[in-house]
Formats: sequence, C-alpha cells, structure tokens
Amino acid sequence: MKQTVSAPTHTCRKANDVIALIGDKWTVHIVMLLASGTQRFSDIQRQVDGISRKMLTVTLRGLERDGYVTRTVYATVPPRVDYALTPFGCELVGPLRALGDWAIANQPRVIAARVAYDRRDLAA
Amino acid sequence: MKQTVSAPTHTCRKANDVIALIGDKWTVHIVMLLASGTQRFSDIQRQVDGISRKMLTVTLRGLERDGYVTRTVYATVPPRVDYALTPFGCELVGPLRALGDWAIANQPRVIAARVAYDRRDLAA
DNA sequence: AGTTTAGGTCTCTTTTAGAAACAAAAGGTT
DNA sequence: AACCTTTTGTTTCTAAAAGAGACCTAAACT
Repeated sequence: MKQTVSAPTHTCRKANDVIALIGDKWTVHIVMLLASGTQRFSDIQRQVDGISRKMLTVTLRGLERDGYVTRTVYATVPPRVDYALTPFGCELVGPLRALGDWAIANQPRVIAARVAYDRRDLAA
Repeated sequence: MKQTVSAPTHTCRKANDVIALIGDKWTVHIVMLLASGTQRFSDIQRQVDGISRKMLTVTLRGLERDGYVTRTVYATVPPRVDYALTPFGCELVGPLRALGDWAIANQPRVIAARVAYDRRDLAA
C-alpha cells in the first residue's frame, strides 16, 4: 500500500521545520535584538538573559544557515565576530515582533491562569 | 551588592517563559487547528503530523494551564475528550497565524539557503 | 470469552540543553 | 622571559526532555 501523506500534511511538515527554529525562545530574542542593528557575539550574550555560549553559537549558526543572519569574522586577536540580519531576516522581524509583543503584553494573564490552574489542581 | 537585573532584562525573562510555550512547534500547529473549532484528542493527533500521544498530552496540558484551551471530559467508555480555544486562546491566533503563514510562504527560501550553506561548508 | 476503542500513563532509550573547563594567540604587565 | 587578559568559540560531562512502544480501563460488540 502506498503512503497516504496528503498534500496539506506535507506542507505542514515542511512549515514545522521552519517554525522549529524561528519559534525557538532564543531565536525570538536574538532576532529582535539584531533588528536594532549589528551586534557582536558578546553583546548578544550580555543582552539575552540566561543564554549559554554554546546555545548562542548553535542558535546563531542555525540562523546563518537558514539565511536570516550574516556572520562576519575579523581576523584580530582576540577575535571579533559581528552578526547582522540579512534582508530576508528583516522580513521575519514583523511577525516575530508581533508574537514577542503579544507575549510581553499578555504575560500577566498567563501567570494568573497558571496560578489558578495549579490551585485547582491542588484542591483536587 | 544588590542584584543588577535591569527592568528590560526582567521583562525579557518573563516574556521568554510565555514564548517558550507559544513558539513551540507543536503548539503553533495545535492552536491553528483549534482555531477552526473544537476537536477531540484523536482528531488532533491525526492532523498534527508526527506528534506522539505523550507530547500531545503534554502540550495540551500546558496550553490548558496557561489558559489558552479548555479540556472537556465526557464520562463515557471509551472516553471522549474535547479541546477548544478559550477567548484568550483566540486572541493568540492572530500573531500565531501570522508566523505560521510566514513560515509556509518562505519555506522554499529557507531550504534554498540551507542547501547553499551546506554546499559552501562542504567546499571549505 | 475475546476484541475493539479513546485517551491516557509508564518505562526505557535517544536527543538535546546546559554548565564548566579548555583552546588560541596577540598585546600588555611584572 | 613568563604570565595574564581578552573574545569567540569547542569539548566534555551531566541533567532534562523528547520519542517509541507497552500497558491500562471498562463498556459495547462478536
């Protein structure tokens, strides 16, 4: 029997692959940061609260690979590496900022919902 | 010495907490699905390609806890459980759909960027 | 009796995230 | 000369999370 993968399913799987990176919590922060201009590695690390060097490297490499950011290495010692959005990356800023702003604006409601849920759970 | 956590940093950490769930690859799919109406557990599982029962349970529970969806259990055998967006969850649909649509529309460009990157990488 | 069904849970294995040590090499300091 | 600092990583090791698959319940059907 042939595989029964419908067209919509196929589209979803591919979109999922894109979303897996752009929806990532670190990615949202980093892209919003870079939206305000070029930054070097250590600048980003300082501004993205709680990220480890490793995860920053991994995330930035992924963003570079997918075409959202450029990585410019200066052959100095100690090294200096600049990250900046590509034009394609700039296009992503709109929808991503919408999500980020929504999250910031509605965070108190989420916290309230959590507290209510956990209290209800406790009572049961 | 006092902790030096600036106000923006504080805001970012809290927003991060919200984004960690709403930006999740499964969440985006599930919320978009529920946007078109109430669905039962097995319906969602069938439509969200590749999700395991466990991850579907975990994700839906998280969405319920944060106030985005309601969970209605019917005491029948075999059981039946309906999931639906709350009014709050409906508010999330806008920004989430924007992101999802962007991902679908631009997926080919991402794939192209990846291929180019990997080829460049290989040549080096 | 035995089978099927829906919505989970439980256990076990594989990935992934995160913390922390190490690298490299030019320039300044002792 | 030997040592320290600086920046951007990489490597290693541990903890947490995701995924695969068996198991559970109990009514209705065969």
